[in-house]
Amino acid sequence: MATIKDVARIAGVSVASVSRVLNKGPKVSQKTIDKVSKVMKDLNYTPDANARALVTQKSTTLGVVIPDLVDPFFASLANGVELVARQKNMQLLLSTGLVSAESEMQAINLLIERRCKVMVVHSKKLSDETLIELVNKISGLVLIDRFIEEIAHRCVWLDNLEGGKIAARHLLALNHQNFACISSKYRIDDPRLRLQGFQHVLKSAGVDIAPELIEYDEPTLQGGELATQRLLAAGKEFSAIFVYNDAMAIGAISTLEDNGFKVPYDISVLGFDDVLLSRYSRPKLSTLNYPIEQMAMQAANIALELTAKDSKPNIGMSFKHIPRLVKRESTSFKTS
Amino acid sequence: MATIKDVARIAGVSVASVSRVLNKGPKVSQKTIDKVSKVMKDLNYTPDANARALVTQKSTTLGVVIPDLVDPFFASLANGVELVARQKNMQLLLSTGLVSAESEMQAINLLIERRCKVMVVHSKKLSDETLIELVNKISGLVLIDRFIEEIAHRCVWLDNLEGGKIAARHLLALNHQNFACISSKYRIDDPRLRLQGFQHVLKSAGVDIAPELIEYDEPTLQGGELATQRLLAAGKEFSAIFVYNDAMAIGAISTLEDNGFKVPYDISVLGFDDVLLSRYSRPKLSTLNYPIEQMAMQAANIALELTAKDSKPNIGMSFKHIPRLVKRESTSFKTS
DNA sequence: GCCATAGAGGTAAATGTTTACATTTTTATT
DNA sequence: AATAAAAATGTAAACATTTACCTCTATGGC
Repeated sequence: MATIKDVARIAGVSVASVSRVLNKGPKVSQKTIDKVSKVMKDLNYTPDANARALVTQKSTTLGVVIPDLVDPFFASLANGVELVARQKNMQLLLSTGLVSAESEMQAINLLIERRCKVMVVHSKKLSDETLIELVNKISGLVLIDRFIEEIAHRCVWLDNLEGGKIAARHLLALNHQNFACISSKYRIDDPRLRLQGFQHVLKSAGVDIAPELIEYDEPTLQGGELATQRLLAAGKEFSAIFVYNDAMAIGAISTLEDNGFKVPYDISVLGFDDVLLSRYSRPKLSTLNYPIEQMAMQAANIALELTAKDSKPNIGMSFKHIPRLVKRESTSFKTS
Repeated sequence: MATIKDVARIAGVSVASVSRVLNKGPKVSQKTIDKVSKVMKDLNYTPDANARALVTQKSTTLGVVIPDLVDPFFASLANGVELVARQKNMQLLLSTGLVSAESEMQAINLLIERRCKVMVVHSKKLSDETLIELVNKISGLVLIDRFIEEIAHRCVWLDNLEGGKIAARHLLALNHQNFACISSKYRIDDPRLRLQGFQHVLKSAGVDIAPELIEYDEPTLQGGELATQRLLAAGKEFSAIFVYNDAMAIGAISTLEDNGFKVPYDISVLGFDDVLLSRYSRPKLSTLNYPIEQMAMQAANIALELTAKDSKPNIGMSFKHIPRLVKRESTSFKTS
């Protein structure tokens, strides 16, 4: 592979000159530019990004840490970061495979080894303390989908509690009185807060949910189906279900229809996330929009700003997002 | 950031020794290992991957070139590559944003600048000649979803023609006689070959499709809806539709049901790709499985092998995949 | 006790760039 | 024509590593 020295030698100039034309630096004559450009093309010269990164101590890499790419939610996240990466002429370096605190840490370390300065991290397993330490050590690290009070200005997150409240208000406004809930069996903040917000508003309205009408399962299509079967087996009446996410909601609808219930005429179903799926389901799913792509773009931009030299510390700022109700076909006014 | 020199100085050894413990090289005493390891931990030392790559002339990066990440199909592709990357302790470098031949070329160039030796490239816009040239220049480049005779041993592809044939045989076996087709309006090989294979088998069976029962549109949900509306407007009878992809197929089902047709009782609909969506739709979509994740893994492994020093040239090999029929609920026997 | 040998560790060159600084060339001013 | 200023170019150090080669020390066989 041709190096800058080869180009310099053949063009009959110094490496400095070549470097200058490469970087469109100042003080190069048009004659040199032409001469060097030609040789570069002839030799098929491509500058070595590693050497560049080494000497300039800058990185053109934007790191993303997510569990995987198959989940469309995380794919959208990555896509949001990639969008700003492209805009800034940087590249995406992806670290995935997060199953434990150790693997999350390892994913971040990989980025550090690459001297990646800007990173958007989705971590559910690392502890608050570890994350705080990390954020203080790495100036361009921004957390997404997580809120830690002490480093609030470095967190881009969704208000799940408020999401639950919005869901409850929507269903109450549709005249529903008897509710069921399907939540995720995993003990992380998201399902807990969504349910908490939901129940809080219900309680204020004088309604509450029978414990046997709250079911937990895997946050997948199957999980939704199974949870709904148990809900129906409980034998208690309900006219609306608030479901943890869209995949489970679609599973729920499937089971309900198989059992002779029409959605939304007999039972309303409300999802969460607004993934692509929800627009393709029949009936089209009413859900709460989780603007993950925009959030990812914001996170990437914040991370980028933090690493800019004249960055003002944005302490005190908050990057909370509120989910937006998307009324489609799976929820309707209770008439009977 | 602490460097290897800092570690050496503080541990009271030479940089060579530090490097040796870092790389678990030979000729280091346990005493030195312990001493150096402690200092590394104390200083929070992380080796610089750029410097390493520079001096060793090796890369631990696996490059992927795809149009975007939002499309679940490409996300699966990326995920397949990422799976083997993790297995080999390498990282994913993603280049996206392919809208033109130039941007595809640029994406590949970015990987070359990083001295990425192993790459899986999905290109639809670059010409055969350019790709052949590229493949010959970069020993670790493998093409996915594209077949070019001259470099067949570097192509991992799906037999779209055969896919169309399988679709036709399936629908014929279900006793259908009157067919409609919905294809993509984009003039690339995939839709053309699928349709060609489909028509070929039909013709052999003595059936053919009226020209007004072949519609073209955007390969999306909306495209499928619009195409189906035009199909119905044509006024000709048909009992089965072969659709270019799953998104369009789901759009087609949606329009059919809105017009009072029951799928599959009145009309069977067969999709292509077997994306996540197809399992979530109602009725569940019958489709042809495109094993993109496995194909991506194979492509990555081939690319990896090509760059191994003792690699035998695999000229003469072929990496063709045949789509597999996945019979779900949207196709059924024609009774009436 | 001598010498060959192996094991441990050090020295310094090399990797491909950028860039501060020094030097040379060109241009403008008088 | 001389000189100052500006522009163009070159020189060499620096970036963080790896590794071939060299030196030193300890060990053991005789």
